[in-house]
Amino acid sequence: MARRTREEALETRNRLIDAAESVFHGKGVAHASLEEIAAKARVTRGAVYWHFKDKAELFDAMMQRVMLPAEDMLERAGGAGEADPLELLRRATVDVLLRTASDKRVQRVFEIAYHKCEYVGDAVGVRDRHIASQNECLKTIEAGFRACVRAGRLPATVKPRIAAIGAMSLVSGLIANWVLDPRSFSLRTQAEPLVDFYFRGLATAPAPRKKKRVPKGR
Amino acid sequence: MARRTREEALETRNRLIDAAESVFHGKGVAHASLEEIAAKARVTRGAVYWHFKDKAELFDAMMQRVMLPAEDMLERAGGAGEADPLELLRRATVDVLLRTASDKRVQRVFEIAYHKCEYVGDAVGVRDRHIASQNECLKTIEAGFRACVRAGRLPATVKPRIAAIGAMSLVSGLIANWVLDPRSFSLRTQAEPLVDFYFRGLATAPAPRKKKRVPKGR
DNA sequence: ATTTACATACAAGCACGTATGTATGTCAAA
DNA sequence: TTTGACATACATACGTGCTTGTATGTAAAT
Repeated sequence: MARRTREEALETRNRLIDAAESVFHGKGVAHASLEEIAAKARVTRGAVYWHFKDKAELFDAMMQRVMLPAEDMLERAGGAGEADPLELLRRATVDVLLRTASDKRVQRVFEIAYHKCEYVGDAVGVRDRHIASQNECLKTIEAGFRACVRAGRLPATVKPRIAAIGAMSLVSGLIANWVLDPRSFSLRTQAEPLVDFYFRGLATAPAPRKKKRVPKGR
Repeated sequence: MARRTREEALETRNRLIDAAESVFHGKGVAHASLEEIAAKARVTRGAVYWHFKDKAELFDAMMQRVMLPAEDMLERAGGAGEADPLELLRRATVDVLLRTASDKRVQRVFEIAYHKCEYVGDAVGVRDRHIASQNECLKTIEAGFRACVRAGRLPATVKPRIAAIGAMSLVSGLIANWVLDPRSFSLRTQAEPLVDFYFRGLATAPAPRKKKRVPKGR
């Protein structure tokens, strides 16, 4: 077939990513053939190899398309520095979950990333990028918690790093479990209470650390 | 080669599972060849197909070998019904994490299950079993929380189902993130504080829901 | 004698990467 | 404005390795 204009090429690229999403979701990344992806995008493998070096790069492009907005969300949450920093963080955390609950594309990509993809071999670059972007994200959250401690909004005994790791793990765990079986609970309505459990626990951490506090009457 | 005695056969079977663990960990489940697994167990593919129907069944056997002890732990935690039910649950939750932190085999298998395996296609049975066993586990935790509410150990506003989902998500999220990069934090020393954040949040949930409780001095 | 616990041999099918073809956009020079 | 050269955006074709499942062989255990 003939050569396409630049914007047509971009559209082809997007169709390829769409198709990849679909096929990855259906067969898993490893068992997805570039042939099937190309066919679903109404092109041949030639187009795939033109736009992407290999399957890993295609996967990367798919991830970036949905992850960039999420990372921006967090960045902005850290940036707007006037309001209550704890409420800011809490809000951003809940928002990530709510976005997942409402956006079908985000759901599919998370399902692929968490349950239909092997971070190994030629995808080791993908894994490293995953770790890196996660560390980035973690740093942001950690900075947020650190600000909370400084502002006296959290007890000084709360270690920002650990608190951030817990928050991220809770969120990723919730997402992973929910996309595995969305009927198991309503992410939309329960996201906030669930996040609140954790954040409330942070706020009520034992202050001096000398005597063990038993929260209420025992 | 000659036929082996029954116990020798069992040993062969175990060696195959060991080898599968190793190769799955190295190449991911999808890209692991039965040939390599067999070779690592010092047998041929014939032995693999004798002991297991296919790769999925081998994977299943590997999972069961490490998961059964964990499920027992939870069951027993629910059974010993005299002590404080909340502390019981908290303890069991922490223990799952500590066991992960200390047992290399558990770590490897979790890493495979979370990051090196695609739950699709022929492994769909595996996925269903995963969901089922997780639901089982969830039911146990939920029952525990329900007992806590009945015992007045948790506010009545805490929905046992949701609380259980959060606990499981936090635990699986922590494990998934930790095995991805064990140097990112010490699971051994931070498991308890992290779990406590969540459990303390449960205990301090707003009781009547009318006025917001701030547990202690602020 | 029969079953067990494997080894060996065989056939077949992807799926991948690369090499090459090709018609059309693009853009500078005339 | 037209033209010609080059780059672009794919399609097609080819070779090849790797893995899988099954069928069959076989020697020892039972």
